[in-house]
Amino acid sequence: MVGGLGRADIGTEPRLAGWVHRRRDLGGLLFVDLRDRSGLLQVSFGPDWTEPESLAAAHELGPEDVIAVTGRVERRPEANPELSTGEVELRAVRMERLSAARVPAIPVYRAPEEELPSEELRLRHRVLDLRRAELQRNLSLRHKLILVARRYMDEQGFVEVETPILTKPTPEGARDYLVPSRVHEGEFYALPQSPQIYKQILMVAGFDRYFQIARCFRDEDLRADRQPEFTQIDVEASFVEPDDILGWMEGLMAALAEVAAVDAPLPFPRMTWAEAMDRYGSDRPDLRYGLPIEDWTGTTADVDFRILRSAVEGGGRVRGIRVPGGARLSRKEIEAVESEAKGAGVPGLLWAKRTVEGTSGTISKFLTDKHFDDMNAAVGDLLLLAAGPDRVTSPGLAATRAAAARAMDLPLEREHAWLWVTHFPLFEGADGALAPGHHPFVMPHPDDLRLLDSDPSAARSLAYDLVYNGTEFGSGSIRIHDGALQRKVLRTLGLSEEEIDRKFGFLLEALAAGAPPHGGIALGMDRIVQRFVGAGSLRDVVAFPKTTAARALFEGAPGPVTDAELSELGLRVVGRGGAS
RNA sequence: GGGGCUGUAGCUCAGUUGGUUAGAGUGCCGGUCUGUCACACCGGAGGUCGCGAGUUCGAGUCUCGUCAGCCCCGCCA
Repeated sequence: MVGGLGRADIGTEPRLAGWVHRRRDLGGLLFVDLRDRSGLLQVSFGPDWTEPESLAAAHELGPEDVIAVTGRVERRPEANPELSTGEVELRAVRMERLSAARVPAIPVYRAPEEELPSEELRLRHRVLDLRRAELQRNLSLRHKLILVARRYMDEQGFVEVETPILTKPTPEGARDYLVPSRVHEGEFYALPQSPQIYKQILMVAGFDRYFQIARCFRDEDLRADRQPEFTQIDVEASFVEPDDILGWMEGLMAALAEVAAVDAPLPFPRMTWAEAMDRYGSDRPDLRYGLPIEDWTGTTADVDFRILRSAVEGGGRVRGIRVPGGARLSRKEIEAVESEAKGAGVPGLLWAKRTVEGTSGTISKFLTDKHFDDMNAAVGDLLLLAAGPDRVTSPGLAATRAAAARAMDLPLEREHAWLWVTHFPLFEGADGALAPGHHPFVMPHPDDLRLLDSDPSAARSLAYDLVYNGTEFGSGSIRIHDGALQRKVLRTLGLSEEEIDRKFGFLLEALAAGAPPHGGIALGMDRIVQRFVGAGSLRDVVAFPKTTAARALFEGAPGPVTDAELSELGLRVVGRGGAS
């Protein structure tokens, strides 16, 4: 490897191989930056030390040719401080071109300040893009993180068990990727959205501490932080309470964070879902900065402003954010914040500035000094208010909070903000059309079991999320291990007994075999790597990612198949496209 | 499924109100050059302006459609 060479190697005569990164041909002398996974090394060619044939061949080299060089490591007349190997160079005696490269479609070398090629070309020519140091670093760190995760889980007594990739289609949740069965014409396997049910069955089978670096598949539309196939650190354990899982995961994250040089002070703070929604408007608040949401319903009870009054009469609240020093924001900047809030669903944002010249803003003339005082607004502060039901104002204020922090260019209180969010609601949606909060196997909170009959949408669960800087790293729960309770939850979700047996019979069958209390979590490996390396997209931490249209541009997947292949599967294409 | 942005030389980009032969940097090819490190200098080649219609005397530029990439909403138990 070339990247480790330094002063200590002066005088040695290694044979080094790699790619031609860049050439500087001075006519008599010729310099080649030799690249391999470890870095760059300058190789110098000259008539005084290079054999004539090799010297001639060196003048013919092009970028990305693969060469092997024998020579002597020497100190350079003048060191290049920008290179880790910059104090030395390899004086080539003999050079052999192992492989010629056609002129690269996109450059591997990039000048400082030069833009990256378009994402489309980077994906199409992935073999070249992957040669860049940034992607090599990302994938190397990913490897190290997975290695550390395996070692940590093993040390904690967990056993890695592989679960099937060809599984049973799941009725709920994301769209399945389906795989036709040749043997059973007209029937299909599904790729797993997660190993959820398998790992629960492993608990019943007595593998009381399971983990897996598991590939998962979901046929849904993509985002910058979403790929159709992704990797989870999947964990499940028996005879545990939430604290056990949270404790293991804190240890795991500390071990991973150390590899990535990220701070992860233990234990992580915790917050209930209700508090997160109330104070930050989000179930994954970014706690790198403050700007919490305040409840000003009482403070503004005597404010005669129609928007506030009608919101409160309708059962809503008046909530808002005090932005210290925010009075320096211009009307235009405040309107930009408001437009973010509107984008998140609130009809509008009210605002008021308190300055030495007095007050201003859409609601200022309705507010007295006492109102400002009661809301702790000092001179120079800005108040941003939203009124209405929490389900509308929470997302709006979460967007407001983020936009205000950005507009103020707020210094971060901490660079790495870890958080557990606990006590998620068991169900989402209104009564009658309930959906699982996480999935249908989550254990209701013991205090709320009676609510399953009376007011299921108010029931909390033993579910928890791990949040880092506003990104959900993983989510888990204690599961239901009692068949009767599991049936009851499924019924509450609107499934008939017949559907329950058909869709979840194999799980209920397993639970009936003597099931231990159990619970676990799944962490999004790709997102963890993405955040740790600061990549803008998941595509930069996956070797061969898909585009937003779920295409693989390099290898060209998906692709058509022949009529013969289809016919063997008992399939016929009826939509556009069709067989080739 | 919906909204937005982008698409011009191998790559990154500029291109005026619709008007002569579509430019720059870099890369590539040829030449000069013995200490460069974004080498320097001289010369050259290189274009289906994503694709298809339309408006117009005339379209890279305007309109419609379509394809691709990216971002967002829906979706992601």
